[in-house]
Amino acid sequence: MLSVIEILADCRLFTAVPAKSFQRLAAMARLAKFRKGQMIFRENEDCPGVYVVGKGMVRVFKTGAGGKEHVLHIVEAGGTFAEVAALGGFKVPASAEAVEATLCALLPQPLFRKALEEDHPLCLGMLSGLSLWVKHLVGLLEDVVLRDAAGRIANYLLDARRTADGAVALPSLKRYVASHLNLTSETFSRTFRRLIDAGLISIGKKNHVLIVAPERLRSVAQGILPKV
Amino acid sequence: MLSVIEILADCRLFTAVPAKSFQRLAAMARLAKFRKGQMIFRENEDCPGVYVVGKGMVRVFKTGAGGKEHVLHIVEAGGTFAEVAALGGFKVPASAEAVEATLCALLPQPLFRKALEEDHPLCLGMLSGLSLWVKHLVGLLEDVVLRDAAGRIANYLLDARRTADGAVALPSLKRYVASHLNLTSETFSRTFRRLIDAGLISIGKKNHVLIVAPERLRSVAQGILPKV
DNA sequence: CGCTTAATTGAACGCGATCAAACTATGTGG
DNA sequence: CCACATAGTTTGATCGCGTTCAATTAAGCG
Repeated sequence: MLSVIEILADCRLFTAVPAKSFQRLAAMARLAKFRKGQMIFRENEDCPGVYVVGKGMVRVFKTGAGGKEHVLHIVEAGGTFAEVAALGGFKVPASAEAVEATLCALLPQPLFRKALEEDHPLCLGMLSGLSLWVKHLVGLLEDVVLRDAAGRIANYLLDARRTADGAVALPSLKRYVASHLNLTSETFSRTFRRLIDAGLISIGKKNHVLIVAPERLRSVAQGILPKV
Repeated sequence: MLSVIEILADCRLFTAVPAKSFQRLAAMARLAKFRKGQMIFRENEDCPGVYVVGKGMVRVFKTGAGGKEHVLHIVEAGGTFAEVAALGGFKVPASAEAVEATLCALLPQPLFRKALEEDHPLCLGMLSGLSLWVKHLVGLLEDVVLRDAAGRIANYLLDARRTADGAVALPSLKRYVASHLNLTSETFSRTFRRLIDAGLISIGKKNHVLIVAPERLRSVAQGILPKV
């Protein structure tokens, strides 16, 4: 099983944090384990601290009127969530649920804040980490607002992390991807098929997607629809 | 005319910054003046630094395929923009334009970064400032994704800063508000009228909007449509 | 005033949502 | 091992909100 040190070491948000500060973080961290489908916290609860995912997958989502959900973020190993609420000291603005069996390191809110107040390099590291997160959010907004369904899927595929063989591995459930892109699974499925039929991508084993024509896919992401 | 000190003192982002750090910021700042309609910077340019608005109004927007624009933020006196790019050290992710004659204080990027590296309280203050900005962005996302046109307008009015007499002053051009809410000005106009006809709000002089029925408006923001 | 730019109103269209049904995959117990 | 159950995906048909196109009215500003 992973230790807190291994989990934190693999976390992007802390890459800029020097060794000494890192040890302090490792010392305060405790492990948190979640079953598949388990809720980690709900919107408007007090923030327990910063969660760092070591293994598994977490979806962070907002719930709107009539129970409609929107996935803000799908967090995998190396990612963090609830950092913003922990930093700002407010209630968590969204809910989090373990999509698979998940292991996290939790940096408890009060200790973490104390560390920030005393540790300047840590503070700096968090600042650049946060600014990356803002960049990501602006990208998300851009997606929802300026792109159509095909454009969003194309952009998602181009931005996604690739496996060793250059394919994109979709999260276990496509519906979560769809929600992340603010699409219904129906529209996602249909549009996905259009991209396959147009020869821009192809589907392999186990939800692995091959990008056949990257340039054409890129033009789709910029708003040029593929013919037929 | 406003001095840099007056501008910075009135800025929310720096409220948590102690006096000593504040003076350092004031010392590095220079004034930047923009005519109505003048571009301040364009997407993907190098970040000049942190802009603090002292007077006037700036719209920060993204441009998508086909020239479609989306207003990320309307910045008035006391607000800042380009902070994120300045912190993270990357290119500005959006364009900025002075909507009216505008006076800003500019904290030049290299000096500002240096100050951050040396000044821990400043760093802390910026962290909580940034986390507020993230909160705002998540709110925007929530808006676009989970609310319909009426809900977005209602929510916007409820969240907006009030004048002394409790009214909401819309930015000079309604189209910018519309774009901010990801609506066309046509839809904005129509939906606005529906809210007036339903007796939830009323229009005063000079783009001032009175909120007549706050509770009912709040329920609209939560997705309950006003009858007829 | 007349000229320009913004806001409003009307009519028709289209993208993506919704409802519904068939199909597929993955288990589970007899 | 197969019948059945459960959950997810795909495909089809229809609907509605917001967009788009077009025309009119209102507002700024020389």
